[in-house]
Amino acid sequence: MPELPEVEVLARHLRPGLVGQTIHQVHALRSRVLRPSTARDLSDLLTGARFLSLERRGKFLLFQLTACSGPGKSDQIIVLGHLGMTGRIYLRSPELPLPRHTAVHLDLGASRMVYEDPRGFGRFTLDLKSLESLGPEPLTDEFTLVRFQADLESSRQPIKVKLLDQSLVAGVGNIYASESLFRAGIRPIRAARDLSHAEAARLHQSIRDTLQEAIDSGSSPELDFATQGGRDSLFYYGSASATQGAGRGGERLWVYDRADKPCFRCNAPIRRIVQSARSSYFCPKCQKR
DNA sequence: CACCATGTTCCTTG
DNA sequence: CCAAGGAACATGGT
Repeated sequence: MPELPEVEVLARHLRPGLVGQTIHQVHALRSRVLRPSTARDLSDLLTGARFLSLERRGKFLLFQLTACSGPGKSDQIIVLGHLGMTGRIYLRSPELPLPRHTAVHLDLGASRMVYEDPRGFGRFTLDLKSLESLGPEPLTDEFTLVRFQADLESSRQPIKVKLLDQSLVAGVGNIYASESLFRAGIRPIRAARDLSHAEAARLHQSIRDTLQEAIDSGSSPELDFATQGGRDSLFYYGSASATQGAGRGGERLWVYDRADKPCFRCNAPIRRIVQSARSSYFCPKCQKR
């Protein structure tokens, strides 16, 4: 599920059902996702704790809790969540069976928070170190053009690869990197430092627009994060409820995963290339250079 | 069987 | 110390 827009929509979705809830019991079934915390750490700190808030930072979720550690005393706890490639989090009835790859689940009394993750690349941990190296939040004014340009100027990497660097800007992943470059009309193979100031400015804006639109289109329909079985058709392989864009017939993405299919803007076949062992997609006509 | 997959971290190499 | 590249992690879909 996981790039910034999906995590943002998930946070909004979970917040009402989570804030104010007390954790009765912690079940950490897959210790890998806890690293470097342990099941004991989690259980000791979280049992009896109450959710205060849920925030997002880049692709991370920050679960803020208070533990009542004695009379008049209360400790602030932050659990850092990350969905990796295949993680999902949702609230559901404790009556329902747990999915095969449940990594962690929390007993909240009337409901249960489930974190499932088949590949186990995600995180549910007390260790906040990962946040330290995160760059600016793209949808706030923390994400300045000046810093963005300076960071691009000091990099020889292809711009598509650089966009995946979470210290440049937090939350852009493989899908929205390609989408942002399409919107800005820039080829993924260009060296970051070779972009003109005008191109960097266009890209800076297109990142913001691309992410914001994805959030908006993910927020409008009634979401069902707990759907079992099939994949999350929610964002990436947009359902019928997606934005009806100009000739896009309900699809949300302009280029990602559309190799050899006609560009929605100019009809030229979309190309797929591999950069740093990951797929990039672009339109050779709309992204001349 | 082969290849591909929304991500991060760790280890090398220069 | 830094930038960059690649492997590793683990499972499922096509």
